Amino acid sequence: MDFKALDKKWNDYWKEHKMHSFDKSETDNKMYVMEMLPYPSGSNLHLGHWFNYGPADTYARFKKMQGYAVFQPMGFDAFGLPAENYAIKTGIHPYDSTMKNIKTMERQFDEIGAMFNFDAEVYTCSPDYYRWTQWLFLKLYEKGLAYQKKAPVNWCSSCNTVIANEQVVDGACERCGTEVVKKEMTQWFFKITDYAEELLSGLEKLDWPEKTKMMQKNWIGKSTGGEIVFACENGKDEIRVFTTRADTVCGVSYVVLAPEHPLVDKITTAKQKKAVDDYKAETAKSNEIERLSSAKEKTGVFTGAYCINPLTGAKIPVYIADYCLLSYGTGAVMAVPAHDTRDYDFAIKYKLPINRVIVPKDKNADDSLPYTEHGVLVNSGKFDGLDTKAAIKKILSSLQESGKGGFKTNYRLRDWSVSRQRYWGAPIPMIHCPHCGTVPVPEKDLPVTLPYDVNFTPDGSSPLKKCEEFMNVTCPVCGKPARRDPDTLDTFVCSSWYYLRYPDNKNDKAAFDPEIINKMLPVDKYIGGAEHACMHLLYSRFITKALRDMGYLKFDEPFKSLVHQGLILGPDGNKMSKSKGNVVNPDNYTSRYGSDIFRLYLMFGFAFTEGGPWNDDGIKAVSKFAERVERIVTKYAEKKVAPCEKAESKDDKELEYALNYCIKCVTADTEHFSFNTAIARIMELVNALYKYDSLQNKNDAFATYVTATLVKLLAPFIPHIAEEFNVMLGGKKSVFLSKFPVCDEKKLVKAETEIAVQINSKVRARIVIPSDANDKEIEKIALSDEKVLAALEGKSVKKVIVIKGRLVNLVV
RNA sequence: GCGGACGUGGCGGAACUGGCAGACGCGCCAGACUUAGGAUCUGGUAUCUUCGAUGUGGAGGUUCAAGUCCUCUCGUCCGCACCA
Repeated sequence: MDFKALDKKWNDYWKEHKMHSFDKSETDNKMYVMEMLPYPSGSNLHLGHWFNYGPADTYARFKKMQGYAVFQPMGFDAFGLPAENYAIKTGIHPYDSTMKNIKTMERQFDEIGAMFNFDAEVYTCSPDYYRWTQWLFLKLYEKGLAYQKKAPVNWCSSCNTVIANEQVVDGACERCGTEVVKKEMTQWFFKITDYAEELLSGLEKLDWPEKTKMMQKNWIGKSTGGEIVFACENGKDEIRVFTTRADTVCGVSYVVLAPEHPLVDKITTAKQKKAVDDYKAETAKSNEIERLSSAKEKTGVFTGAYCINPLTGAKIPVYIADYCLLSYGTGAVMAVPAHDTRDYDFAIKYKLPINRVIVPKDKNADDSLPYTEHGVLVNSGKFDGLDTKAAIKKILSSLQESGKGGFKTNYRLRDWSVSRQRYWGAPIPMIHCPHCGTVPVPEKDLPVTLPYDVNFTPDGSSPLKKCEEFMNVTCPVCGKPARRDPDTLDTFVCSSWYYLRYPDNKNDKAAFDPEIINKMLPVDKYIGGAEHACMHLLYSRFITKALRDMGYLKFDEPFKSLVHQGLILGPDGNKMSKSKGNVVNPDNYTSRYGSDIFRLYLMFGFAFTEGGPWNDDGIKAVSKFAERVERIVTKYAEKKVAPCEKAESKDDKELEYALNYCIKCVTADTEHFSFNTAIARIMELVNALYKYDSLQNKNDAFATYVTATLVKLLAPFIPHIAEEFNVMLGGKKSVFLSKFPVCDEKKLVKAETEIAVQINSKVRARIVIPSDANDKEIEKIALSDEKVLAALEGKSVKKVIVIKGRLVNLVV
């Protein structure tokens, strides 16, 4: 049979019979299966798309056959830099190239043969979508969760735009690899930090990969400690520091401010001014990568100013040093060289006193400096003798009483910067009025349409600024001339809420109808790459919680259960890339074997969550397997015997057992995305069926029944082929309208079981026992076995361990 | 530096709460059917000095029993990285 030819035939059938649409009356029984939506890049669907969408669709089809009303939508994350960069290179407008790519990819999605519900499709670049992205911005603004501030931001000089912290990888732009520089700019931010605690605590109840949860946890970076106030000697200013080791406060030798700290200029003495300014200039010049390198020698400069240790009253010099970061904590550190490696290095270099205040609890422990472990306080006045934990509590509460500090929790997470100085994105719906200041665009005026004719050649400022028709607007408050915000939104804003739009994608009155959304959400199974752990997956959680607090949503988390597919590497073990020339094109295989065989191979040849280097050794084998199934299906189809599920003979019963065991395993394995083992179990069933088929006394009616059941088991894995097999066997309607086989546990109970007999944990014999035998009986059978008796000769059994259904261990 | 994951035949990869290591498949070997076989079917295939011993990166440990748990160690991958 030409498997390839089946692709179109059954795709057409499914479309004609609207097999993939969702019946809205079935929300009680819904199963929202969603894959991360693709970016419409120019080329064909690549292997990564197939590996994500093929197996995920198998899961969706499996769920459909189990009786769920499956909602599996698809869309396009269509705004973004690549289209714009492509436009700059070729002159083709991003809108035109994007729409063309979308059409191509939509066609290609047909090839996968996935049950995508295209009625629910969204394009994030279409005005009827980004209108609501802008609405979301306005809502966040209303709630004080979107705000503007002038701050040092990450600037990519190649992309000519600001990027978020999450998009900076090793000091370089996540997208193009260009080194990121800090630039002081006025930008819009989303206050994701308001949700730091809930984003952290909410992780616990999520059915997500542990690794991903850990990454978010580390990214949020909660650290509990305290804030301590060091009053400046000038009597006016004060330096607040964050510390997790308040117990070491009596050992502070100096205080460090980040060079950019606003207090620096205020407190620096005339004598030190030049040195401080020089150092600041140098720091500003040095790039992020150098500065963040912990291997770098510690440097810094004395400001000439002193502050007072709130606990001891000691006079303490104030330094600036680039190892202190403005962006973390308060941008100031109390330095305790005796108990911190960095402070120690610095103190040695600048000959500052090193005051030990902690000694190890265990007298034999290594107590050399710097001693960074917890311990017992010394040289700390009334706190001497307390251990670290108790001392932190006592010292912070005592500081709290005197108003010089207190308990404080700090998060590493920073607010999400969303302004982009690029063209191809959703315009920020804000207006800057010379009289009224920053004014939101009224909701009724949405969308703020992205103009088509814009000169988007990058020059470091927002392209929209050059478009006068866009920029000039009347202020909605005072009616006088005003200017629009020229920036566009980070595309991650667009993708942070798309799952809310799918189920109600045609709504032109609202982003979504809460009544529908609260029934359809959360997403039951979300499948996509792990690279989004601290970006899309974190942003979406934040947006969901924010909308919940505004009263729109009744759930706390958007994605109840998450699975990451692994990465398929090039045959050389490297990440596929055009420059390495190791890109594998799925078309080479689909054109030869058809879509199902390719999908089946992807699922059988790789562990779904692992991926691995590409290797097509097995694809022929998988194709042969399908042909093997075809032969047996053909055979029993031609016999035209009515199927009968009654197993009579011993051989029937054996096949029946194999069938039910297979059903049980395939059900469980598919449920947790272990497709390779599920397929292995089906192969075993096929082998068992062939064996049965070769018997003299086989029962054709029973074999026909098993064959038909086999086709149902295979349906989610090879949907087009299974439809054809189903027809061959006399099926009148789509196989996906039939129920996925259910294991009959009773059929898995065998009268007899073979178990192993171990002597001193070494297998010495196998015995057959009645399945319902108790421990005593099993022991008796084991001890009467010839082989066992032979091996036991001259030894006495000291202990007998019986493990139900598995083995007996005789300890001699 | 910190955190996490992983390490199993010639290869891809199995092994549920500790319970017969190597499922399934590739490759290889043999047989059958064939004019033929790169088709199909059947059987075999961890290693070894083939009696029964050894085997899950290495070294210890816990246990009647360890791929699985603990300690140390080597290697690979990933995440974070002067986080105070």
